[in-house]
Amino acid sequence: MTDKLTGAAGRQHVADSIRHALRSGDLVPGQRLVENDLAAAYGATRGAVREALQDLAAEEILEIVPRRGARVRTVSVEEAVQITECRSALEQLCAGKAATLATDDQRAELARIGVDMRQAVADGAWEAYSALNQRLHELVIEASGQEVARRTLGRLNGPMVRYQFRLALRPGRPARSLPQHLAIIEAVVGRDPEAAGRAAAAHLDDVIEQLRSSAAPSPT
Amino acid sequence: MTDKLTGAAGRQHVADSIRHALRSGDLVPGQRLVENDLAAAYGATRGAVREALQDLAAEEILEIVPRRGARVRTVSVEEAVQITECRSALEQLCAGKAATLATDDQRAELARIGVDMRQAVADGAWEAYSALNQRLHELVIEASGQEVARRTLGRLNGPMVRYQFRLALRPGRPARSLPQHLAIIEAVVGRDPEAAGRAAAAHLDDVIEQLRSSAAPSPT
DNA sequence: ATCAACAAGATTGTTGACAAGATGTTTCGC
DNA sequence: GCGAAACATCTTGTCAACAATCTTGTTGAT
Repeated sequence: MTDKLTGAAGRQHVADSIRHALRSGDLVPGQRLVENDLAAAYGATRGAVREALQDLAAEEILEIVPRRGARVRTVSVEEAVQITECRSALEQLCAGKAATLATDDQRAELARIGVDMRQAVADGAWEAYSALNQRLHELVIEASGQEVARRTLGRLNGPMVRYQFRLALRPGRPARSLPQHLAIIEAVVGRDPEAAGRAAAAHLDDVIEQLRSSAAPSPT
Repeated sequence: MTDKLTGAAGRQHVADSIRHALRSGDLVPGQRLVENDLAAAYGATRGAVREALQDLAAEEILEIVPRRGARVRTVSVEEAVQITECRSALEQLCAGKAATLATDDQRAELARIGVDMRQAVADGAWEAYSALNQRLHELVIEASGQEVARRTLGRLNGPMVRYQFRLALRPGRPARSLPQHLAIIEAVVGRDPEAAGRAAAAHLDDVIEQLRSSAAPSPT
């Protein structure tokens, strides 16, 4: 076995491991995280675990209450809606800028993603569609050159993993979001900032609607 | 002398003290922060100082490089522009929601702020105008009920203190921003979400223009 | 059976000392 | 005098033990 991870390395490792555990459902909201257990599980020192927990709390993924440890934060539907409203505002900005600033390579990749998305929906390849979806959003943000927005959106997405999961596997969801995604691509590739912003906003407004109609946040 | 501050209390105190020192110019960008000095200066333990530095680094106010300590981060004009673009997107959202959701009390306070602002500009009372400006933005965000946007905007403002300072005392700036502020107030009080969003965006677009025309970020 | 008080164990918070690395200074060869 | 190596000093990072607090389980009285 390798030595115990310490400092920056351990900190990063533990934080990533917890994020991953969250995504894969190994950790559920409300669950308590004990420093010693995490240290043993991930082969890090308690100090490293402590710093990692602070980082995750700053991202609002965890909630740490003094003397009582860290818990996985639960995100209400209302908060998920607010997060998505903010994402909408920022992605609208990015889409508009991307329409003006994207390089030819980026426009080409966007077009390719559009083609692949159509195919994925036709084939019922849900995981592939989800990956393309994520890449699309990333690419639009990257093409906008808005580094601050990129970081901010990254922060906002942290606590949302749970909902992304729930929404993605709603029946008929891909068929519904496909035209919205294609509209974003078309506007950005076609150098129409106004339309790009509108398309991005329309897409996320639809996500908000879906969130609102999803009754309870968690059946567990 | 009281005892050394430790844990959450010291952490908060040190972070606030550093923020204040930044605003008042006691700390300049690029300046190195030594943990022991801070601990002595603010009467806290080194542990508390350490945690405070982590917090400020998470807010992107400081930059901490391993084994070499923490420095005050310098914000380029380009980054300041990007931050303001993000603020624009989010405040647009908040202004629109505030126009619909503000309580009568909040609308009354907004109207009062408008009156006071006119007066302050007429009197040349710059500090008063600056305080009203800040209160106006706070109030719009509060009235929108968008807690996530509120936190996010707070984060974005962190690294901007320096530029707010530089912009506020440009000659003729208040006279220029006054009508923009009044337009926001009028739209929110008059329950016109569209106009409120447009007014907020227009105001911040003007701030961006001012930022761009402000040549070098720092004469030091 | 219910509840309060208490004790035992578990968990987080804090401290002080030391290790590791960076920075600045002196000294030495040329 | 100039540059480079050796040295001294300062600063941050790490750790292990201890202290403070919370949680859980038990007991005993009503």
